[in-house]
Amino acid sequence: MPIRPVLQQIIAKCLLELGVAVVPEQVGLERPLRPEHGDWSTNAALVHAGRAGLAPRELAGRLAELLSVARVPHLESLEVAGPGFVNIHLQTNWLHDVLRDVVAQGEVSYAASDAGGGERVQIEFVSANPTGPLHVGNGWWGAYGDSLARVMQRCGYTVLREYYVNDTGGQITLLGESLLARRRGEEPPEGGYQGDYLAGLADEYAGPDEAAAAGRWASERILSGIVETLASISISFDEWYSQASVEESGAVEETVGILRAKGLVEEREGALWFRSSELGDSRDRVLVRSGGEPTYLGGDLAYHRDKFLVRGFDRVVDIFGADHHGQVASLKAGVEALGIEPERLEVLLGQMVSLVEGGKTGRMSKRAGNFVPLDDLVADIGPDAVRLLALNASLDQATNLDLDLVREQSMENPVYYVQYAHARIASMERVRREREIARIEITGCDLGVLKDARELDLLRRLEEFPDIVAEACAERAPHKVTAWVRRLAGAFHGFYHDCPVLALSGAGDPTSLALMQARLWLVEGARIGFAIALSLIGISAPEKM
RNA sequence: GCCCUCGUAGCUCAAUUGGAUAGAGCAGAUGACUUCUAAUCAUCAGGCUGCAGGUUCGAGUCCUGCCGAGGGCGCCA
Repeated sequence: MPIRPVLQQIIAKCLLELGVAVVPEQVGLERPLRPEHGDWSTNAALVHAGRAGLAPRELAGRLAELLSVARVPHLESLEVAGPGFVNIHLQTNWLHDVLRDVVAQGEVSYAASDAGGGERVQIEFVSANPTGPLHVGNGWWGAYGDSLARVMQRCGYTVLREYYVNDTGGQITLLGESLLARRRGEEPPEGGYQGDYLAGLADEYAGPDEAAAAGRWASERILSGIVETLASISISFDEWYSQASVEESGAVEETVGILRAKGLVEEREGALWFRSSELGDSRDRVLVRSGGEPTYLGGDLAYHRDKFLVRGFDRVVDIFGADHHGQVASLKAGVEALGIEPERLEVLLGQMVSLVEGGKTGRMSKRAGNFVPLDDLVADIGPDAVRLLALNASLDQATNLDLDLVREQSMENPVYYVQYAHARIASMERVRREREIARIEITGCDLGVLKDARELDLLRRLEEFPDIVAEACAERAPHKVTAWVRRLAGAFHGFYHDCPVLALSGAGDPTSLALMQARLWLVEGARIGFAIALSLIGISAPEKM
């Protein structure tokens, strides 16, 4: 049983006695950064001083008095500090309970929750046009989306990962024209695709000399390459949804019909317009061109109608690059117009990833062919390093990736720091078996002997993990798991260095044996933490390095 | 011009969504392997959180205005 909700409940009850009504979940309770501020600290007195009609420090004093007789588990001491914090110091055995909890729940259940309550969520990400190989930016947001899916699954959501395949429209025709030009040994048309990847495809293409067919053929080939690239960094999709299929199904007409019935569509200069400016968009948008072809927005609205109203997702998360932020307002307006509560659609924007090479920063363009393929980066530094790098920063952070530096530092990459910790644990386990050292049941193990600062630090990291995962989920911020696992690795390496387990001196005497057993379980607890976190961020957990 | 996002150590990024003295890694300096993996550990150095106001017990975080960077403003996607 985690201690946080227990403390929150007790504090809420004490506040009630002081004339302040709060729900336990809203009691401010945090783990202070500085150890002298205690194991836990509440700012409740600061927040509620006004309502209680008392000065913050006075309210804090009364709160502390009540808490001292409120049967706080493992309570060591209380103090009022600073402007009115109540700091709670616990006896170290509260952390030993944590270890029992970690081991009891194990890899399957520790740091899992049912916060999502089975809500059906669709996460759409990558969705890069199949007109060329994925570039590094696609990999960045791809890793983010994939890890978000894993985190949300662990928090009780039913998640479906989807890639929207833009397999129709002018760009596919343009791709076909570029391919045919290549085959004839000519320059691609104005604004066409220049990348080298087209050369190989042009040699292979044996179909008719018709742009649409050639484009469709090429985009299928390119898409299967994209599937492989994604698989190389452990990203897979449950669904590849074709834009062409949306348009061919008549869904666009149906969607337009709904909007028309609401009086939000009108004809202007031969095209059909969506009066989105009435719903917060900066201007109106065309849904169907004068030539009868739907615009991207027309297809996209039909697609989102399909997500919510046909397939019935409770919630949809779209992860776009920041260069698509211009379409967010129209999409939101459209979704609202279709009668879907706008909060059910979350659009996350990934800031741009710019690459620096040879001291020069460059913008990637698929058409100009000067982008850096994700495949190249994976080949250079390996899939685990790519994922960790991508999941190191928040989506909001525009990243500057210096390729020279990344290659140079690939052996210094933090991924090895984390994986090495896991490998060390695996190695200890091998030695333990070799020496035929049995691990006794944890129920019969005296964990009270874990008193070293290193041991307690490791326990603290494990204790906070469930909250980290819950936060990463609620804030759609899987990079928090990365930050945590790096901290766990730091705590583990420190422990490993200072606290021998199988190499304890004085082997044989009862004190050492008891300590070894307790440390074996601590190591097992750490292993569980690494295994869960590494799988959430999609990085392998090596047994040997 | 209008709109969106961002600005934190030399570099790449964090920071418990408003908490107490802003933290890691890399790069730099110095030290530690006869033990379970040194891909590790320890110590030092590094900051007016772009600038100026405001809100309050308290601001890197919220509000306003500048400055700077990126992105968007198509019957492209």
